[in-house]
Amino acid sequence: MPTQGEATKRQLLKEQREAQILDAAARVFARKGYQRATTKEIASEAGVAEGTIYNYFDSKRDLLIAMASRLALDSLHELNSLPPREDVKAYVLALVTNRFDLLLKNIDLVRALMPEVLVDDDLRQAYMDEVLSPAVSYLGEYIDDRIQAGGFRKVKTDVVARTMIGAVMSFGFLWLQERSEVDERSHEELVSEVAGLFLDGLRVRPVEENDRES
Amino acid sequence: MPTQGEATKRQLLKEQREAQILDAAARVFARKGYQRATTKEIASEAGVAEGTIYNYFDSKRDLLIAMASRLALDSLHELNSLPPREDVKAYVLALVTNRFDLLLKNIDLVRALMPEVLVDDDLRQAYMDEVLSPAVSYLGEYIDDRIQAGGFRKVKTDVVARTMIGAVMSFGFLWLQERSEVDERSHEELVSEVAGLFLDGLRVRPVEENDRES
Amino acid sequence: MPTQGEATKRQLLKEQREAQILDAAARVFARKGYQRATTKEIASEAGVAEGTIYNYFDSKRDLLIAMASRLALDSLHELNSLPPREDVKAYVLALVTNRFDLLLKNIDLVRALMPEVLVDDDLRQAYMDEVLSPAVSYLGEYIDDRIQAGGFRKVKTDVVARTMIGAVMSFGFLWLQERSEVDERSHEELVSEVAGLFLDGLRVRPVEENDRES
Amino acid sequence: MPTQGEATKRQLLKEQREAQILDAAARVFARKGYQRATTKEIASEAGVAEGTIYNYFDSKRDLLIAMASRLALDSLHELNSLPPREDVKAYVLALVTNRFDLLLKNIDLVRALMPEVLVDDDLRQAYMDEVLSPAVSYLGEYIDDRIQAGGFRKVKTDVVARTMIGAVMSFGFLWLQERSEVDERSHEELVSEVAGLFLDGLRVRPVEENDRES
DNA sequence: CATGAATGAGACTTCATTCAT
DNA sequence: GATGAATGAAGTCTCATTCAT
Repeated sequence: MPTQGEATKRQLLKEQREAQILDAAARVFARKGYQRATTKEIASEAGVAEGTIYNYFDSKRDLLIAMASRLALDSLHELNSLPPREDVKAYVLALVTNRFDLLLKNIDLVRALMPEVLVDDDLRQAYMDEVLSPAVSYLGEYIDDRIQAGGFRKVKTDVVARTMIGAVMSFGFLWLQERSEVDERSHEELVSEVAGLFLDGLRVRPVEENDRES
Repeated sequence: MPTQGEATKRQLLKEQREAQILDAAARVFARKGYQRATTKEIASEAGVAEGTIYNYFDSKRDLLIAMASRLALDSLHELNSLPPREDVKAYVLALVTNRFDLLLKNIDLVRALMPEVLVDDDLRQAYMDEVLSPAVSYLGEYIDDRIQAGGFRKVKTDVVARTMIGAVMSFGFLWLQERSEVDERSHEELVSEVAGLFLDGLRVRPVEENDRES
Repeated sequence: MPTQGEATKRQLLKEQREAQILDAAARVFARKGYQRATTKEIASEAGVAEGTIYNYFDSKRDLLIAMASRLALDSLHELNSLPPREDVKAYVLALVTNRFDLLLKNIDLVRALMPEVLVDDDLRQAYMDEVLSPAVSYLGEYIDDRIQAGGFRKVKTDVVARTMIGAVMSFGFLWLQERSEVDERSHEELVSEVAGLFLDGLRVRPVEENDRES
Repeated sequence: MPTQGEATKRQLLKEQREAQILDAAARVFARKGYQRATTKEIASEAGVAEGTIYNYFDSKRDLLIAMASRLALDSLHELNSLPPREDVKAYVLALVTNRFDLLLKNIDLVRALMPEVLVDDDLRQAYMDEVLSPAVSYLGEYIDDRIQAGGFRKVKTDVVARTMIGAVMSFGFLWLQERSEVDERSHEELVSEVAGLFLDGLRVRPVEENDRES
């Protein structure tokens, strides 16, 4: 009869194993894409036998689902670490930085998930519901806030939120090729430039402010 | 011995067949994704035998490459149909509309290509070189133009160009799910809203224009 | 464009191939049982590649289904070749012989099917509906006939029909072990003995005929 | 050092465990068939860990062998509970009832064993030697007895014995499908009908009794 | 040129058995 | 003795590509 301590230890080992396999899968998926990745390679990368994978996950596909959940959790977690919203400029900068960091930190996961998200209906729905929508909502609420406080123009909140997030994400796409290209300096510059675009747009002094907003 | 006329006719037939197969492949890839699409289904969709595909293309993969070229050509062709650049607001509006239209018109192609572009190095390189970079260059040049003409703030041209294109493209991602959701009215609103964001940003009258641009 | 003759030839080839694969499968199933038989071995026995099997059958299981249909057809076909029913003794002899022959001729098929029929609900249903029930009906009708003609006692037709068929089939079970044991002489003796049992039973002169049939 | 009492208790526990596992295996085999049954499911059904099975049995196959022995024992045991042989009619009725009851009582075991018996040489040999042959011998001896006492016609004892047993067993096959169908009344009717067939055959008064038995 | 049957490598998954705890 | 995680061989099935007709 196992003592409670032993049970806990065993539970811990199981969780470690699960993470070990999931990490390996993420790396292999990132290298090869989901379809081209083989369970054999994942097993070898994780240092376990092929059959062991199936003691922790129901199928190859299940590995992908588990990854999406991980990303969703991390995305929310990161949003909650943002600074207070008083200083608009600082806040938008932090926001952009935040999303860039999330992207960079999870670039392997993203690389693994994106292709399948594009092709698989269930997975896309899950991604939209659990990752994209919460982020759009969060950003949308902030923009609304600022509009009512008089700091932002009366834009269509949801469209703008989506545009901003999309803009940031599209850099992830760029980084898929050569991450090395993105060094520290350019990364900060990038963030400030993108934040600047969102805050002030391209135009010098939009004189006829009132002619917009039908 | 075939006359020149016959040779031309034969050439024409060949091109028709090629297009017929490529169209079928695009539809199947869009439905199933590249990996899950089978040559059997493509053949059936094209109304030819499986072997016939291999008289026109070297491999399944070759079909994908041919599609990327098609998209590249169309992308450039569309850019060339833009109106003159005098009116900044109208022009940016046209630009955004232009990219949106390209995306919508080729949504099947995009859906087929994106996943593989994310995973396949050669294909990604081709896509970047032939589709993305030309578009970024084109937009970058225009922004440079306007900066020198004093209409735009001194932004980092390439970063901003890429951000704008990425923002537009990310809507394609959204449309992968339910295109029906995007009706005419909202589509125009969308374009104007996105164009507005790029031109004027979020902030109400950035009074201290000179405090930016470190 | 294939001529009609070519189309027919091709069709013929396809049917030959199908039979070739099915025969091979029957032999392997008979040797190993369905579960232990591998598609690899079936392919090798049929002299084709493993994949070829799947050009003709949807699954390994489909091979079994096809076999059951074959047996059903053959069973009916054999019943139709029975002699006229006038001479009761000759007829029952022919009947028993007929079923024995069917069994012997298809002993491989039976050996392949029986185990799965015992275990698989769908297959069992199919076997009952298409092989057993028709045979029971056929025999039952004959017995009814004879009862009304006054030649047979008033037995419960269905029970007796099933008992007779079961008795015959159970010899198949015996033959699964060593068919060699069953030589010509003993086979004929067997048939006449079994037929005799069914016709006259074990008892010497059942004097009190009327005390049965409650 | 364990005392003798402890050793006995230990022995008892061991046998209980063994039976517990064997019962579970019988149930699972009956549900799924031997091949499709998994040791995991057997363990779960028995309420032990998978590895524990291997402390009591050498292999999954060993479970099956143990079951065959059980059935053999039960078969003999049942035969020994038959009434005295004076009244022929009553005795044959009892005999048929006896075999039917054995079959019904062990229907799960039979369902588990039959498929494998058909396919596995060793198991079939064991089944024939330990279950079938003893029953055939027993019945054969009785028939011989009656023939010499003048009550039965001079039939070929072994053939008839086998036919009778086979006829009864074939009903087991029928019951594999829906046991519910077989209620008490029909069961008794069945027994009497089958016994009647064996005793008196189909024919009304076989007048020319002496023309048989060449 | 068109056809489509044949190929066979390789994918995912299952599961009886072992063994360290 | 009991446990159950790990193993890895083996199985079924898919599908891009070839080639004889």
